Amino acid sequence: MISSSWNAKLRLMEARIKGKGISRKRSWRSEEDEILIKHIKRNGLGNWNLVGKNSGLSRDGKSCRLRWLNHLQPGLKKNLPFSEKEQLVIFSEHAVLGNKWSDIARQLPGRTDNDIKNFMNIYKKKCLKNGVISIYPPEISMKYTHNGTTELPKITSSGDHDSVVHQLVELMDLPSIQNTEKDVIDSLFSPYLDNPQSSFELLSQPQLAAAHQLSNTSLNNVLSSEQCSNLSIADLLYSDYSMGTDLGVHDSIDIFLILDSWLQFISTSEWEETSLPLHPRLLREYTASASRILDPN
DNA sequence: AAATTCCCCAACCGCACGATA
DNA sequence: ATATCGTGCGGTTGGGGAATT
Repeated sequence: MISSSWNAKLRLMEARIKGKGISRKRSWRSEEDEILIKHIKRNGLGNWNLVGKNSGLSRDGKSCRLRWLNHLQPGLKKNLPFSEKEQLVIFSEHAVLGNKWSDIARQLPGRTDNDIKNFMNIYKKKCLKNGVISIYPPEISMKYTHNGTTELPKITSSGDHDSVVHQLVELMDLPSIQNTEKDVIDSLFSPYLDNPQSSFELLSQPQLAAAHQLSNTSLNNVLSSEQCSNLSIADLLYSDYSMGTDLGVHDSIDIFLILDSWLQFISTSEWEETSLPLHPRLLREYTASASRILDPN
C-alpha cells in the first residue's frame, strides 16, 4: 500500500520528468566519494576534466572538483558550526571585502567559500525576517556609522544637500570628475544598476522627483532619522538583504532613495561636523567605478 | 498521523580569466 | 590574433530533513 504522501511525491516526480526532465541535481553517494578519493590518492591533483573522464565516475570534472574541495579534501571542519571567533572574522572581512567568499575563506582554515556563502546568506535572510537594519554585529557596524569611531573621514554639515555631496567627491579623491550631484550619484551607483548608462536617465532631477512621487516618498521618509543614524553605508550595498520588503526596497531606485534620505539626514543633521560612515570598501569601489566612467580604458 | 511549509546546504550554472594551441 | 580548454568564482536552485499545521 503506497501512502498518499508517496503518491504526491510520485506525481511531483512525474511532473518534473514530463516538464523539465529529470532533476539535474544528483547527490554524491559514498561509493562515488570513495572512488574519487582513491583516484586522487593514486594520481594526485591535476586536470579535473581528466579526473572526470578517467575515474570511472559519471561526473564531469567540475563536479569532481567541487566535491573534493567542499567535502572530501583533508582538513575540512565539516559538521562544526562556526565559532564566535570565526563569525567575527567573517563579518569583519565581509564588511571590507563584500561577497568575496573565497578571499574570506582563506582567512579561515578548514572552511570553504561555499560554507561561508551559505552562512552569510542564511544570516542575511534572518536579518531580513527579523527586520534587522544592519547585517553586521554592532561592534563592526558601529565602526562605520554616524556615531562610530573618530578614525573616519569628517564631513561638515551646512544644511545643504549639494555641499555634502560635494564633500563626498572631495573625500573620494576624484580629480577630474565634474562635481555635480548627478555625476557623483552616477559614479556611486553605476555598479548597482543593470545598465550603467541608464543611470543618467534614471537620476535626472525630473525623474528623481517623479521617482519620489511614484514611491510615495519624500526625501526623509524612506528611512527614519533613527534608522539613518544607525545605518552603516556598507549596509546600503546589501539593502536587498538588510532593508527588506518592510521598507519597500526592491530595486535600484529604492536604494537610491535610501542613499538620498541618508545624505539628506547627514546634510540637515544638527551636528556641524560629523564622522562620515563611508566604508573603506565603498570608498574603494566608488573610486574604482567612478574611474571607469571617467576613463573606460 | 499525514500533509504542508520552512529552511539549510550541497550541487549546479554561467561567466570571467589565464594558459595554451 | 583568436579559438579552445581548464579553472575558479559568485549567484542560484532544489533535495530532503525539520518544524509546523
